[in-house]
Amino acid sequence: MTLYKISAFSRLGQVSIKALRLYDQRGLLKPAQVDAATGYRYYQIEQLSRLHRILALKAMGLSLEQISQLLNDDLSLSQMQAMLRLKQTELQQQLIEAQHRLTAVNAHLKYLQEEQAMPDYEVILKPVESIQHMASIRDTIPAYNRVGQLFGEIMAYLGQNRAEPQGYCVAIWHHADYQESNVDAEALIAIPQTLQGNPRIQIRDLSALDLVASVIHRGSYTTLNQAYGAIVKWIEDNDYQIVGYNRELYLKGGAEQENPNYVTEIQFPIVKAAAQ
Amino acid sequence: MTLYKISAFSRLGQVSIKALRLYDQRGLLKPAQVDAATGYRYYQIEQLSRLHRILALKAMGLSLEQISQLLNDDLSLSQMQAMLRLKQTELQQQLIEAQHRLTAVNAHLKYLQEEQAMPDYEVILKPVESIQHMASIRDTIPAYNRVGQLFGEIMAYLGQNRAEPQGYCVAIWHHADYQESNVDAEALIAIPQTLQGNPRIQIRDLSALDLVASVIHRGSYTTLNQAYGAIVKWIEDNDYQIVGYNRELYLKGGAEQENPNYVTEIQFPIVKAAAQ
DNA sequence: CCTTGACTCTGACCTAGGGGCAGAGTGTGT
DNA sequence: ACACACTCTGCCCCTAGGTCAGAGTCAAGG
Repeated sequence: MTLYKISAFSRLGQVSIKALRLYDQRGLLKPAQVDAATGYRYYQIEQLSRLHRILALKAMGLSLEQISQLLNDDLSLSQMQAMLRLKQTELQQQLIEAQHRLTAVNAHLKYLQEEQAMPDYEVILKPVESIQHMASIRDTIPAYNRVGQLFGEIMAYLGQNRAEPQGYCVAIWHHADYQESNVDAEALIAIPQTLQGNPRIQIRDLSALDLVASVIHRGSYTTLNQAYGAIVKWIEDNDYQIVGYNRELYLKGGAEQENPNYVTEIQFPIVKAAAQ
Repeated sequence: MTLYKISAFSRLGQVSIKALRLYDQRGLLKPAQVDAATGYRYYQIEQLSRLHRILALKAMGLSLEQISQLLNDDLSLSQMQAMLRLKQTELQQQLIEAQHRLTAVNAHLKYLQEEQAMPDYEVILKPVESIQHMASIRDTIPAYNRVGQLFGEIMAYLGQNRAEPQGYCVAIWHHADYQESNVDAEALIAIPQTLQGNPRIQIRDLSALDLVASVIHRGSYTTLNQAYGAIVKWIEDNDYQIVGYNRELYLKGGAEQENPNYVTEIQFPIVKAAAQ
């Protein structure tokens, strides 16, 4: 009955000494014998098969905790299957995430290559929550920049009813592409629960979106088209598809005429385009 | 100039408060203002764009450390490209690893499904190092189990020269498939540097292998075929290809006739099969 | 028997990106 | 004045070990 000291066993099993000590501590692989006086660990060659089992499970991405359960509490077949199926979906998720990251890096590299400059806009993905109880006017207006008048109407109505706007203003453009004129626009402002609408001003909720691409634009609205260009290019380069109408959130408005430092967020609802 | 407290800003940016505090500490995103007396952090809406930049870079998998360099030391274009290319290859590596893990899980699930039992053998992948200075006899023998005679010859030679074997015995089968007879077998034992060979016994080094699939078999050699079946099936199920002759390592031999508890490792040199 | 060099032990601290909690202090509305 | 929501710092926790430091041990040679 040959016994191996930890470094010999670690060479046999291609595992670091530290890992063996950890597996001992976690109860995954106890040495065949431990010298009570010195604490030296002694392993038998037969324990290689258990070590192999541990390494095989680890190669599938299971945690030491899970491996410990599998080896010690010897789970039933169905429990084992359940654990593996869980790990399966987890790994699939990881795969998808890694691919997304990779496309994002590739798109960024492509941008740097083409433009020879740092990007002015960073696109991020996020879900957005619904916003309850917003006052809304939807109308066809002659140009995008006339949406201010709709907001003016809502603000006037709020003033009449001595109500304060709750949070920022949102605009929705109800068509997919750029319109020279006759823009189907909707202006929304969150209001207190108590306020009622009228025929012109509807009270409605803004729906949540599972996934939007978002950019932040700083400065005058006249340069907003640059932000639009950037986000649309990003969406294409990263293989997403637009699935709805885009929103503008006026995070910081104001009345400064010269050198305005407005902050505007543009959101496009999207989904990942199906893989080829 | 509206200032936002940390929770308001965290809602705006869809980031946890804890993360904002961390970004402050790491110098990624300092609040516009910090109350010297209370330590309260106050953010401006304009800082959302910097936060967006951070989140976009994080979505590509960059570390906070790297993001900090990018944002603060504003690296040159080529440095940025270098960093991204590094991340690109890293992500590709991660993708491959996740795919391997997934195939392993799928193969395991398939096994459980088909056999309705826990696997008797766990296959692991590893590189093996070369072994220097081994005494070798290669010969054609009538059957696999006659390789013991070759080892006997080597051991006799060692005994004549008063040399101790260094480590375990290895056998190599020099053909790809199962042979009923006329087995081209090689037996090797590591020996001291000083010992010379003779016409029958060659001294040679056992080459290293980049990647082998390995199983540990415990018990009599008569059941070794089960281990072979398991490892070959695993290699197929996991889309690997055998690229050379397999080795048997007799980790624990012995002379017990009844109930032998030998430990044998089987190694197949393999490569990942090309993706479809 | 003693020394020497190679091993081994425990324990503490480190990694990335926060999560969770304790205890103390603050801001705001009624 | 009180209540309640919010914020601060600081500490410990997570994976799967890596990397010391300091102390103890094994085996071989003189």
